[in-house]
Amino acid sequence: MNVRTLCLGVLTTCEASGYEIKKEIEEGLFNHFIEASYGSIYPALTQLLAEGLLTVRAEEQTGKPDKKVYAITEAGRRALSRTIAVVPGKDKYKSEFLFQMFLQQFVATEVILAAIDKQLSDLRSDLARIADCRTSETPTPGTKFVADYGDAVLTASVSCLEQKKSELLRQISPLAAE
Amino acid sequence: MNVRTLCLGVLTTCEASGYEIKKEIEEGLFNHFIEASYGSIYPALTQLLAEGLLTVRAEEQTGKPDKKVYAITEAGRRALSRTIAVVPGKDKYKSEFLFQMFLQQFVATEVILAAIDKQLSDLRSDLARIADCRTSETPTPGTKFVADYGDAVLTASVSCLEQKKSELLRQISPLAAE
DNA sequence: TGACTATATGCCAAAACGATATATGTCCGC
DNA sequence: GCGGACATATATCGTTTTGGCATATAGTCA
Repeated sequence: MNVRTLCLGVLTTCEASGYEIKKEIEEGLFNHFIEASYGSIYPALTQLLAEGLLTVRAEEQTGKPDKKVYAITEAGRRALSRTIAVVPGKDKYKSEFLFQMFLQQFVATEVILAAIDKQLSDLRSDLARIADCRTSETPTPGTKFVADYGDAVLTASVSCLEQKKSELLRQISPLAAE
Repeated sequence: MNVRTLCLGVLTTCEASGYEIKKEIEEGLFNHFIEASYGSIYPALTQLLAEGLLTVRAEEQTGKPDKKVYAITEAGRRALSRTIAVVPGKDKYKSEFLFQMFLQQFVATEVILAAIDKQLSDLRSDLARIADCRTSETPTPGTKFVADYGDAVLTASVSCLEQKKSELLRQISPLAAE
């Protein structure tokens, strides 16, 4: 899926500037399964605007630069519908963490433990964000689906890691497992 | 993590050509958390070779083009150790499937069900691959860790999706849930 | 005051993707 | 027995995406 489709999708929930789209991706439910940088969002918006799938409205702001607020058009909604009507491609998961764990024989145990702790805190902050979104975002079937799926996956990851961690601690210091 | 590090990591397990590295990523345990294309693997190998982190050996083959078999050097092993000794960055997960589920109000129910079935079959084939690797690959602490983690995550995804699917089926046809 | 964060857009080099080209052998079905 | 699909093997190339930097203003915190 390209960034163009992503922008259209975000703009179905509300009007937004490029900056706000990025924020939405970082802080909203999207965070769990979407990533995009400014370097791809702004060009995508310009392109979509030229194709008539979006409209802009300049919003004056005291102090800050003018905000360009984008809104999806009817044509945009139709284009989005066409795009998401096809059965999607396979999920992509990239994990430096698992790569490191795979090669753990080449790394000191303290580094392994630090990496596990970092992973655990990442997973827990994702879980917390999802919990937040459940209360703050408009509940639609879509948001519930995504939140439930995220919860299931992240919760399983956390309990697996906790178990792995305690195994490791038992190995290096059999009497003082955390 | 860049493709250079990835190649070094794969080459710690065995010597391989660019083609075989790609196969290893597609069919081995790496598949679950790593992706890379030929367009990035071949340039990375050339670069690593020039830096003395790898050696090549041309292997003649009848009919097929000669195979360039790469092997990691001591310098390569040291470089890899340095790279993976730092606590890794956050996991990246991109899912067109969840994007579609998020926007399910704009899509026909049959498409949703087809997408769920496709996702389920993807997840199940990943689980099967992990089970395969458990029996075929050399068991190291790293492979066990990665296989267990993958199992946990994928199993949770499958059961969440199965539940979601039966909910959906009950909604559209209350008496004939699959 | 100096460092940092937030808002807001945009550019650019480097990385990576994904498709295609090329060449050959094998295996399967019709 | 012949065509088509697939596996082996390497490499290129246009396009997309990333991630860092530049720019500008204003508020916060030490």
